[in-house]
Amino acid sequence: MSSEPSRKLTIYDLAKLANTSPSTVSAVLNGTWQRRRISRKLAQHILDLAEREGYSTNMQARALRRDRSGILGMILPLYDNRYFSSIAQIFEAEARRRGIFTIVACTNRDPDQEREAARMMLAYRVEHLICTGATNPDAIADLCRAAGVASLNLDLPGTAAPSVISANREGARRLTDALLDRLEAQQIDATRVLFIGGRVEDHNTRERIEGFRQARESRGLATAPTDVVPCDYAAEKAQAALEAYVEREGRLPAAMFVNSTISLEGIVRWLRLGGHDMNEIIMGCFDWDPLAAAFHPRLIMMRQDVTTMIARLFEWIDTPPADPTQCLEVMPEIVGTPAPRC
Amino acid sequence: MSSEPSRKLTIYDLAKLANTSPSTVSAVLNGTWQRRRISRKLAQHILDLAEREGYSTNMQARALRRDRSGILGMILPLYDNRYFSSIAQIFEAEARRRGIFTIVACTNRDPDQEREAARMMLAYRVEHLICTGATNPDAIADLCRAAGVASLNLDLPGTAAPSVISANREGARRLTDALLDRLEAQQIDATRVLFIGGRVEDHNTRERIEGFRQARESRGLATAPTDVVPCDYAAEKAQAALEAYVEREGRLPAAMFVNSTISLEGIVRWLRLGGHDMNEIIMGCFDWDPLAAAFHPRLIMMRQDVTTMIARLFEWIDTPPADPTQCLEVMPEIVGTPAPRC
DNA sequence: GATGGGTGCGCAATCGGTTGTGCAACTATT
DNA sequence: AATAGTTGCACAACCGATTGCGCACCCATC
Repeated sequence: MSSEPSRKLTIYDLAKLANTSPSTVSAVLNGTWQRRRISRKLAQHILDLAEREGYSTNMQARALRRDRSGILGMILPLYDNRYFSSIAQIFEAEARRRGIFTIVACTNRDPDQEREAARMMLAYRVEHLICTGATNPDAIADLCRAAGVASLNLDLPGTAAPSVISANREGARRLTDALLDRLEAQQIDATRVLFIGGRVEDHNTRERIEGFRQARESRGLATAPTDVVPCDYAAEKAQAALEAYVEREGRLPAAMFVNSTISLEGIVRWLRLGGHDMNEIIMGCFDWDPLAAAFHPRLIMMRQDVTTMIARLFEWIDTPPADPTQCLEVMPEIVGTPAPRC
Repeated sequence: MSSEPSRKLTIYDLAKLANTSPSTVSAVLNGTWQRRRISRKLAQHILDLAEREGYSTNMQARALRRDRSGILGMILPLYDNRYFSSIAQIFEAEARRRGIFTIVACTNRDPDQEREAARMMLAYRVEHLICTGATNPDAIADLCRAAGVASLNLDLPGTAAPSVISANREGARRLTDALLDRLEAQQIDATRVLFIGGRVEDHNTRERIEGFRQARESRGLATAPTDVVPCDYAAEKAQAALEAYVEREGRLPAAMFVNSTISLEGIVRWLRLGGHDMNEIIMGCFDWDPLAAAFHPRLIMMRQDVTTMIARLFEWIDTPPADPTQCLEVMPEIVGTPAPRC
């Protein structure tokens, strides 16, 4: 309201305006005035003044003095799929609800960028660092420990900090079961089922492969090495891998376990380009995307329970787990599997 | 490397270790040592020491003293579509390239959340605030001006700060042209073409409607009020709106201009549920999604040129435009329109 | 009238950097 | 040998908040 202030207003300015001291203004503005026995009248006066003059606390100064920044940091591989983008959104919303500020950085699945981002966040003195889907979570946990900052892993587990992840093995087992149920309902031979996408270096992929194997085994089905193709996540890689499989086998797999929506993109493109109908093949995807669901209603998807994962995360932010290497698994939910009909 | 430091290392600690003064350490660590005529030998010694002890500059203290935080803020409606998520990613990448730190907040297309996020960012003393797709960009521009912080609009224009947006009208014209070309090639009557999705309060939607209208008019086609249904972006709204249209008209439109991928989701779902084939109807979408492209190769999409938009944005961050209300339009690109064949 | 307890507020140190200024010590010049 | 210029660094005052401590004043009590 007041005319263009050349410099930003400080508590010293307010103190002058209110004819009182900076320490009093500070106490009023940060809510400790009752404890410091400031009269309600003066407090109200200062609050009105601050409001009218458009005062805004300098968080840098506060953070410096308090030795607490009020900032939570998160590093993330990417924003561009529904899983990671909902992690970012829900994380931010929950932090906002608690009056905490968040900083999120994308690191493109690159260990160097992960380290660099972590270093920056530590320089800004984040109070916790959430390490999501990191290629090398332990390296970051070490950086954090050296800086005296608590860190937590999300999506991919580490050994140096507590982790919240999806129940990948059990989820994969259920997804595979759903695929096999479909095959059975349609009386199709369940031999040629392909697991495609992901990285073997990646804990989640390994667990999902194991779940896939177990689900098949418990129905007496063997899993050949050629049935499992962790060709990385990229759409092009998945596309090429599927092409190679079909060339070798001479025909499409009867069903496919696709390890992410990004791999799904390559698979679908290849099928389309080859003039295939989506319903020629039974598909499951370990990840969820509503657009994909709209285009292909018979696609079975595992939706990871991001809301619960973030909730658990915040519980650990509030009270660190007793065991600092604990790994908590959150069950994902299967979606898009209408009762199997012939 | 050194054993668990109970407190974080400061320049005072390093000064003691190196037997020199804090000001010297500071100069060395922030790169001004040559100007301050610190000997190369001492500088190197201090740098080695800092490296070995794992020193990290306290950015809060630096920001306080320098009165510059080194932070760029951005508010964003959502992360969960490819357009906005790529804005976040490219913005962050470009800022990182310049050694600038970024803070992004999602505000869910809610004016209150937008204001609150802007206030927080100003409290953290961001140096610029980028206001993306804001429902009320001018309110935020006002907050920023009062705080002496430069603000810029992205995606949706405002009148109180410079804006970078897509060339919505011309883009819509081209997309509509592509639809009409397809109709012509397939010798289908071009009367029943539906524009669906978006909000009339929204500048971009209004411009796109105008582009749609102009493209039709230049081919001698009239646009009836019922041909334009800005039913909001949500998938459910689009789904319901399409259903209403079909009920009224007694059949599907021959072609559709879908105003966003989120609306597309509802459209596709409704068509699928109704047992329609995607190729019964010619569709264009003003936004781009690779998964949608994979599922529906004949879908025509406008891909907004986020890279260029962000580049322009940073040019204005470097050197503010002469006219503070300037609005720059960046041409989007049409993708997925293979040469029309019968 | 001295003592005790509560009320209401200000003083000054502090957080960890940054930066204008000053001042020894040394080298070159006349 | 006196003067001038350079080199290399340290002093100390900030930036804007927070917070332990102290002090004046008022009222009640013995």
